[in-house]
Amino acid sequence: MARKARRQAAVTSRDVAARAGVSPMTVSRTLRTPELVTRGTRERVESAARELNYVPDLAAGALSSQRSGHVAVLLPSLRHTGFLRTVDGLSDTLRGHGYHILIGDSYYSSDEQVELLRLVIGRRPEAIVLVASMDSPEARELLEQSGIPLVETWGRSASPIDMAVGFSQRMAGRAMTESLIERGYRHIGFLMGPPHTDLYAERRRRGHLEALNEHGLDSSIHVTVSNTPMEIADGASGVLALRERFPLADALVCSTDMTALGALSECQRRGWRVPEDIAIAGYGNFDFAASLNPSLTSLSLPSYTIGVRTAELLIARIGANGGGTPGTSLDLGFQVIHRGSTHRVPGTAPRGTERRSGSNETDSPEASADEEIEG
Amino acid sequence: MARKARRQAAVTSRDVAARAGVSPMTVSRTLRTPELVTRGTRERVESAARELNYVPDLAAGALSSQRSGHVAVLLPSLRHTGFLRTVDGLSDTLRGHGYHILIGDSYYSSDEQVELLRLVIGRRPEAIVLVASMDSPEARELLEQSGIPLVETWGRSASPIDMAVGFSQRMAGRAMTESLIERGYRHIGFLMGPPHTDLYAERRRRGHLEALNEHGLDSSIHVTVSNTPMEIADGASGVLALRERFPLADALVCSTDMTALGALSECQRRGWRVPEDIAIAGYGNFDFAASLNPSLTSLSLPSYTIGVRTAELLIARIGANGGGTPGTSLDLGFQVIHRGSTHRVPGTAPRGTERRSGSNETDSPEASADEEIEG
DNA sequence: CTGAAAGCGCTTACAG
DNA sequence: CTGAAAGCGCTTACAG
Repeated sequence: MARKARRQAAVTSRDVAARAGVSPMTVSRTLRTPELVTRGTRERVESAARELNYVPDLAAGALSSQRSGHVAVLLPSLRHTGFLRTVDGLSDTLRGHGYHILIGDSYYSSDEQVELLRLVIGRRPEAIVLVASMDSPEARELLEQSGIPLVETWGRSASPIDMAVGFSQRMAGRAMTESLIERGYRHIGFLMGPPHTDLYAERRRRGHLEALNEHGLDSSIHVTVSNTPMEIADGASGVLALRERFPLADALVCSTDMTALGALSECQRRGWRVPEDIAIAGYGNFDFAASLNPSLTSLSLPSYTIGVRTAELLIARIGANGGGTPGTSLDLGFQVIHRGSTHRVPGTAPRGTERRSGSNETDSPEASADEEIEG
Repeated sequence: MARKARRQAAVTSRDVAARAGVSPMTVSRTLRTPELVTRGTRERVESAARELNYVPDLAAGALSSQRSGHVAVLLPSLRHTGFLRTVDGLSDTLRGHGYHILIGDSYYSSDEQVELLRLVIGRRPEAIVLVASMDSPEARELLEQSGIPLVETWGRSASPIDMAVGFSQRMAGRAMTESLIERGYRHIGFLMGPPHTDLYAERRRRGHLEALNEHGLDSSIHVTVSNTPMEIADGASGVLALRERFPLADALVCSTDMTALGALSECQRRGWRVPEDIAIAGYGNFDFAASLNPSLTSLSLPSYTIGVRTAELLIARIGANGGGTPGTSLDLGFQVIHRGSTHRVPGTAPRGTERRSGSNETDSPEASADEEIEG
């Protein structure tokens, strides 16, 4: 018992067949298409399978049927709440159609992208979903060559390999800053990590600058902080740097709700009033945003919906109903949600800002009384 | 092009062999044990493989070698940060030994447990890691019958099926409350969801009650809130209910940092001082705990280490070095981290509380100046 | 150092 | 309604 437990061989369809007194293929048939088998046979096979705790070898099944029955989902990190919600949406929708998903995570460098991709393609998924595209040329070539249906989500790359579902980061950055301008803010800063580590944040910042430039406002208020591990603390040091270097700043857009939280806490510690002394906005509309004090203005993303729509596209494609044609690209929009942390002009009625061109489905349509939503 | 893209057949070792002018098995050999092949052959095979973008079919390989090369990790939900850190620890450690992991998620009901398990066992993993045990008897039987090496983590069940790595929830609950008692709190409440939805919280509450009883303190201060989706808001309503029903309460232990955050924000809104009017403690030592204002006292868990130690156990077992014997059970302990939200008696030197019997490794040993750590 | 044979555990036509 | 044959794409001994 304490010795090396010699790997006990798994029960096979042959074992079940022997016990039920039939051939292995009748076992397969009973389990897959019970309606094609006599009742007596079915019962014998089923009870034999149950007694032996038979679990069919999926690899063998996939090999002979040439259908793996799964969709691979690749994401750079499991740490990102929004990405996980997309996985939920995918999984929930795909499950109902008999597919299950296999998750491949943590690709940051190009090498890791290729390595992960080989592992994933080696399992012959019926489709691949990329959460945040892969930028390595080798990875892209591998994907194209594989001929596996593919959806790139979140990042709407300039040239999607196959299909794409997401929203525009640039428009998101622009919408947030425009709505701050509408509320009367004039010296709006942007806080983010090093541009190359977060391409999405960099795109948002570009939208932010567009908005400022169009209104002829100061676009030099920018704070870059070191990076990730201590994201929240970065928000604290970020707002300190802002107040020191740009005393005129009246608002700060943070690249995530995490850094916004850090900034908010630091303001409280210092006795700076939010939003009176400085307004603060985040991104991602994390769970805690509405519960903070003051509640945090943020950008709500269609995370879950991205998963659902992606799944629908894939089902159409794999099922070959003619849908999900290559080249399809969906823009699901986003929503700016104004809360206490940017409430400069109390009593001001919500006004529409320039809307995203695409759809505007989002995940959190239920806004409480003191929230203003802009799509 | 816009029509159904007929599934293009994948490149096989045969295709590569043909191109390189060798047999398929020489292709296999070149890729797996290049040192057993002449240099010329190797080069021809390698370039043929590269040119064709050959990615070996892992299912076929696993079938014939009877080694799948992967470890399955099952977790109830991807939402739980601590669980994900365990996955990281596992993945980081296993990777170096040539194994990769396959994640199976979202089991809540017994039915889902069995369903997921069949999917997982059907892939013939070389080991299974359960993050939070499965309580369904069918699931347990399936696991036992499969003969696959197994580690149950986090929840140290009374009778582990094979191996176990985790810590005692009961001792954790006890340690937190004892250290509050030492700090002078006398009317300590406990806030959690319905007991059956979070077994771990219920175990912690038991430890909490033990501590109170041993000190002859009031153990009736208890608040149960509805549940999950709105975890943070539950903290807000929870602290309101506490103040209303138990005006004497001077401290509140929340079952997660999320509800503690909600409670903290609500106190701010109401103008109740923390910790002077009411002390608040959480659980899990989430990223934001140290950054809140006041900073949040919490319990730090060995999440990442659980993954690492589990991986080590498995490698020993699978590799058959004689380690990782069945019955092995590791207790990795935890740490109470006191911060501002429970700082009743400033200047009091940290005092040792009853320590966990087992090891006391944790993930966040670096305490800043104003934190007091108790193991 | 390289290859022909056999087989891993299933499923897919095809007979009966 | 059920089964014998062949094969999915690899790898494992075993010859040469």
